[in-house]
Amino acid sequence: MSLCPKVEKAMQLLGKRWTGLVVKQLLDGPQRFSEIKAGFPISGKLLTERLKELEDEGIVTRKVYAEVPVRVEYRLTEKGRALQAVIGEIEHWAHDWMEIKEQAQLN
Amino acid sequence: MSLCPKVEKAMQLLGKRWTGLVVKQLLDGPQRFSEIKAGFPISGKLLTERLKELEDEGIVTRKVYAEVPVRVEYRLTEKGRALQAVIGEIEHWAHDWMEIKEQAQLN
DNA sequence: TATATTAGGTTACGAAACGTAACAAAAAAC
DNA sequence: GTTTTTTGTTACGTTTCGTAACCTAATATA
Repeated sequence: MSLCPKVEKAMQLLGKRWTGLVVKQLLDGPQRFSEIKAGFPISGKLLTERLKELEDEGIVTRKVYAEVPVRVEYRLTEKGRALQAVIGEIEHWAHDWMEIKEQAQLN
Repeated sequence: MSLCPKVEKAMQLLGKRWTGLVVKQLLDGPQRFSEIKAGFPISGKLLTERLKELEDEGIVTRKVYAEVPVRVEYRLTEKGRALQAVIGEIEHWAHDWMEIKEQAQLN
């Protein structure tokens, strides 16, 4: 049985650096560029690129407020919010199975 | 609220090219190197690398059969099988929301 | 007029990840 | 000794990524 192209495309999208975290961050509600950026150590260049990809996929919408200085808000579409189930399962699995090495292990 | 390190690590792992597909493939049962490789267009070099990372994380085990020629079988651990829920949700979301552009669009 | 301020990018450039293709190991068959 | 087969490994060129400098636009300040 060969791999479903929809699934392959989804894997290809989520299998990109930072994409999952950007979506997870936006699940907490609409946020501006600088707020997303503050959530984890992504570079501005890559965040721009990832948001553009997510916008092209119909997962995120971009809204510009012509204030001074400009404010740009990103929010999930219905398609984007549907990813909550995926992110939720990743969090669930991580809490059950992931181990983190402490920065100062004794003995 | 800051990002849970376990979740961040999980995202970092699954947010690598091919990792999700390798796990998905192994959910169908133990498979040898060449079988996994045939499932999608990953290079041998990267498949070696990804399998080593998954082994280091305790998600996959590697078993060598000293036959001629050698046979190497990879299988998911309990931690790896627990990713079934994540992969399942990705497949679910993909079927509900992903659009695939046809190779020859009429109009 | 000129300069400063600020968010959200964009660009140039070096570093890391990736893809391709040639090669290596090992053991048995010929 | 040569061939065959699977599972890698290495060399090398391409793409992606990270860092830091720069740009834009509107307003405030000097």
